[in-house]
Amino acid sequence: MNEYRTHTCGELGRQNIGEIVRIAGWIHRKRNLGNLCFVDLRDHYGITQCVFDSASPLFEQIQNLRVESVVGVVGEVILRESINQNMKTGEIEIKVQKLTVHSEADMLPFQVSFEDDSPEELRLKYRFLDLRKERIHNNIILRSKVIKRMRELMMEQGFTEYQTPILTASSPEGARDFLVPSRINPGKFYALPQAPQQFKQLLMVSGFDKYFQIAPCFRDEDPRADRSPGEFYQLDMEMSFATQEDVFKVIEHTMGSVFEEFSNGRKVSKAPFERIPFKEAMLKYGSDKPDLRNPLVIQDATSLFGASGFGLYDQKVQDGEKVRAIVAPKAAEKPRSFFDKFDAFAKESGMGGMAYIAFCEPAPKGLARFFDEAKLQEIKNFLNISQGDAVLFMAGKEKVLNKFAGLVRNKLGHELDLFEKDSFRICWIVDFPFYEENEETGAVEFSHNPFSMPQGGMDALLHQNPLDILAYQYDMVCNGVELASGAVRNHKPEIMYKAFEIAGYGHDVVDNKFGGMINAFHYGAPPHAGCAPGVDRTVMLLLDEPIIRDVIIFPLNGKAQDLLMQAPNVVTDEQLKELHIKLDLDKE
RNA sequence: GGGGGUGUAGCUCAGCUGGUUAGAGCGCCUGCCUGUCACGCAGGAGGUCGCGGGUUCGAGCCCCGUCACUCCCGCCA
Repeated sequence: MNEYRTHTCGELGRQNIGEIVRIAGWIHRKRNLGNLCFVDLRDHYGITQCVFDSASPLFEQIQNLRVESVVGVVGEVILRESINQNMKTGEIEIKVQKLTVHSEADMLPFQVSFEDDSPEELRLKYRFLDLRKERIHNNIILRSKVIKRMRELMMEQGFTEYQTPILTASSPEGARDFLVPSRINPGKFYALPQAPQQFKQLLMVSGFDKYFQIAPCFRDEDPRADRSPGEFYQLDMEMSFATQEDVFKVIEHTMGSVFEEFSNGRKVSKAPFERIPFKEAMLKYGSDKPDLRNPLVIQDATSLFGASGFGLYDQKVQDGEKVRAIVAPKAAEKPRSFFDKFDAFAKESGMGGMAYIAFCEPAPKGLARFFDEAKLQEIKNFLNISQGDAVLFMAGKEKVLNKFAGLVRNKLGHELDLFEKDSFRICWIVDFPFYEENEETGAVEFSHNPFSMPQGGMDALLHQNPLDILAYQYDMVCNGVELASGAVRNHKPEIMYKAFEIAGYGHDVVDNKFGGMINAFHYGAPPHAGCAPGVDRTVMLLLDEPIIRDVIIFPLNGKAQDLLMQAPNVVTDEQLKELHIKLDLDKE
């Protein structure tokens, strides 16, 4: 190839024996046997063993080099005396004739040649070392392959990639914006896009028909294990003259193929993915991002109570509260402590407690003592319980109860080890409510973003109870992770104004907040719809990585700091002056 | 903004009920070793027990405060 190398560290084999080759890389490990020294040389492509003999003048030189130093070697490819079956290049080694030291390594803050569980703070400070590790290195490579495939699949379906601005206006997405002061416009700020939302809609108005972009998005919110601090990437897409189903088809093909191709033998839901209305999801799974690997389902057991004989629940139901039930298959023989644990969990979670019936032999246990034979049979039939099953009951106000039942469903699924292994269960959550009630003020608010089209259009806004209106708004969920979100957009100004009016905002607010877009809608806007799957989360799921930062090359830490580059940082007074900015820091 | 967890050698961690000189593995340094592949063997260096205060005859351990990191809630499509 060139003066540094004729081959990489991952390609030499039996077929190269006898050749004089030149390779270069990092010293991965050294094994010094006294009169013989083995050096594993590593680069991006693999590892090749090099041998130094004590007769060689290079012997002392190699011994003095620490691991992770970068060297080049020239030597003959020879057959190994003892072959290593576990290595791709394990049949050969290089008998080194010449050694060039490109760069010596100091003592390392942590080991590169194996996983050593060093704290993230250290790993991020020395991210360049961390990225040399096999696992992280491979994560990043897979990420790149996934993105390449996403691009191909979108282009194959007639989509074109367009770049939208990074310096833009603060937008009403809901999250906090990252702001950038403008030097040329004193006192004014750009915002980094939380998503290219308005731009992609403007592209539709501009007639581009099918847009996509691997788009960086910025949100100034606190991170989580599955939420990258500060910035993340989305496969952002939008299409004109399209329905919800059209968007589903495109995304099902793209994401379905990506999961299929990179699943590594794991099972993947087949398109079309199951569509679950929001309301049904909240009841059956207690969540709008259900993990369908868990076979347990929450049932509405409210109608069983009211005059059942179990006074506590009867009273609650009479007061308008609801009862939920989860059937735990074959759990009747679980010890008392098993059910007590859930009762304790309920109390911890601020729910009153949790009741159960275990349908075991010779007689059912738990709540059963409140009921006669007929009532027990009614419960079994209504909830579809088999002899040998147990059922958990919980009661409360609907919204809180749903959420709690979701937690119980999750916990119970894990306790009973019911989760399907090695599979990706993907579904769409559809028919999100357009508005929701603010629990404190009682006011009507947008429940997702205000760009989506209300189902029923203007007619619905005019004649339906706002809280009953559904939106053409959908999420894609995989294994309990929200993977994508999208909507059929509202492209009609009059419906937009009306929608905002119901939420308590006047024309001026709409014009102010997204004047650019609403103005465009007055000059001929096509109906359009779109979606935006998260790239980082997709890669995270495929790699089964619990921490999103491990699929990002240079992630910020939990405090949104870059420990390697030391961002954010203080700037000079000159810089601030130029930007017309005076700091007013709290002195506490 | 709130709650939980963690903090002991360069790294991972142990350290009993508060009691002599704070330990192990990896790494580092020195020596021995010609077929290793997480090489092996012997020896050595390396510690403000996060920081500050308190209780005590005595604190790595108990108490108070504080800082850092991390997870969760809030927030966030």
